[in-house]
Amino acid sequence: MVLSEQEQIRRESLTKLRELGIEPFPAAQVKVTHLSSDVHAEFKEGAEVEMAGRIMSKRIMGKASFAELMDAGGRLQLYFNRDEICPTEDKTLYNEVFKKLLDFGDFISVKGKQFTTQVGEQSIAVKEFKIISKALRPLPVVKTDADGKVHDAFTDPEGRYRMRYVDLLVNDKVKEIFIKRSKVFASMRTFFGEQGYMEVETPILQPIPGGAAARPFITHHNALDMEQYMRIACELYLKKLIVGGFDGVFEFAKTFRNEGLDRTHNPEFTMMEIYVTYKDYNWMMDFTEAMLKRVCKDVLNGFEVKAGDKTIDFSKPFKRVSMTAAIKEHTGFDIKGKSEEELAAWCKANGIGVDASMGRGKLIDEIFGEKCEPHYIQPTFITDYPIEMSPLCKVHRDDPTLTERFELMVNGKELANAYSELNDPIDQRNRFEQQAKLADRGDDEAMFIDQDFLRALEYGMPPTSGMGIGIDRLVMLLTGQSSIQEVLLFPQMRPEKVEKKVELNELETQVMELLKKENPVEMNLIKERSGFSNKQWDKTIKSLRNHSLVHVSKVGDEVMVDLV
RNA sequence: GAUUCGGUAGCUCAGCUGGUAGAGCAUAACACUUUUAAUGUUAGGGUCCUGGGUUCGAGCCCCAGCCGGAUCACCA
Repeated sequence: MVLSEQEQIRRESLTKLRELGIEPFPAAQVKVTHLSSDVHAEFKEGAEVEMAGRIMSKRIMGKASFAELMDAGGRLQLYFNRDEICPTEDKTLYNEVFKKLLDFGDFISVKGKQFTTQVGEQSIAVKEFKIISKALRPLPVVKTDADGKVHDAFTDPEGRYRMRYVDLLVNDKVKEIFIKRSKVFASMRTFFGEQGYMEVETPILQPIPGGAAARPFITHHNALDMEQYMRIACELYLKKLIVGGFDGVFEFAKTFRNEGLDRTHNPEFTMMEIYVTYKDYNWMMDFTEAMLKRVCKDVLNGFEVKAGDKTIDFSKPFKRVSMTAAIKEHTGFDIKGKSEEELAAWCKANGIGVDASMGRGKLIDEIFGEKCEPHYIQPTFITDYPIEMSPLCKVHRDDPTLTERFELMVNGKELANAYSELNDPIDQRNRFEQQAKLADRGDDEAMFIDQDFLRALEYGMPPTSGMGIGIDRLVMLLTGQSSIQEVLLFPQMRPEKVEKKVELNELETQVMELLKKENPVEMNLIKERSGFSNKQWDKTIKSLRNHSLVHVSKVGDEVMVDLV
């Protein structure tokens, strides 16, 4: 492994510390009485504190120094005075350990007193300090000036996503996103808990990937010698629990779909699904609205969210528009009673691409997606979807071509999806069979028939409404992020290149063979013997030097090559 | 998958028509007892993403590839 200059120096510091009898990775637990946030919140001049954290900067001014300590509560300034740290004649702890061997990124524990500096900054006057863990790699140095402007920020997206630990350390705002994400979960859990609904876990490895239309990841179970699928939804399992007698169940479900990656898609993402008995989709609209208002209050302590140049307001009642009305409003076209042919003709006339495989439902969905969806910036429930699009949803009570389904649109995108759940087992079987026909026609996303789910329905499922919400998208919205990678701690990335092998390539091997015969040798001579082009020679000899296999030196006018 | 932009020091980024690789911060050394993007002086640090090619000569031009970003397409 080739170490950079700074890494080598840090390893040397490690050795020097041990030579001084200081273990840089001590085992004992560390007493912490205050976080930096505690000190800032309830500052008390002269009060004793014991703290621990990472050194994020040092400003040395001879016999006194300032350093910045970062802990879970934020950052706090430390003041080190040589004669306070080293009351005796031996000043090693300050002069060597603090000034030289303590690096940016190291963890220390400190004992000291709160005080205010001349410039008025709340600080800790350190009496004792101890190195409790050493950082062998230098962190990116990010500085914030007096105006709060950040300099030399660690911004490279690839580096930030691959090394989120570094990103979190040096980019303070990144941490806030994930704190909010965590609060979203907490808020929803509390809200559901208050209604008496129960959190459950259902299988991630499934014999049949049901509940949605998506391409699954396939894996293999050795002991059972069978294919297993990573779940694409948890819908069917949750409904089986409703059959089993629970009144309300929900799951925060890591879900997997074997599809492309982009700004809004990651192969693994998080959905929350909830099912409540004796309710319909009208109730679920009220519930979803209340839930989101609660989440906004808990997470943002407010109801407004910025998305680009738009402001989304969650405080007002969410509008409810049927899909038919939405299309009529934005296109003037009334889809009610129109045949597949009429719809297709309208699409062609209005610049929407159609193909022969599209049925009535798909055509309507296209029209909505193209012409209407982007208009719904403020939270809006779009209701009553065509039946072909919703094989798990109950038929609309007033119109057999529609279903009792809604999607919640925010910022022109779908945020949540809900049904009055289909609980008629015979209807459900027919719908699955329709899907199977689609699959036969080559639709690789049509749903599988889950016989066990049908059996469960045959035992009887009460009227139930269910809702699913994409947590990642919700967090994006609440934190103003336009990329899903910014709200996932470890977004999917292609693997990094493995470190270059030390093996020699063909050209390098040839040169090594020549050198073994005659050593040392004049460079031009061996270059001639090799028969390499200038460039080949240059690359080869440089590479060998980098591997410390040969040594090149100038003796008088001759350049000599020497095996090391 | 397509288009496009990018990959140079630990970090952020420059780089001339193709002619010895640069800055700031970081690092090292010295000075400095209330600084805060601390300061002053000095020094070291490079696989210019990889592999080919053109050329007397490539960080720069050409070809192929790898990784990433953005946009588009696909995707309940």
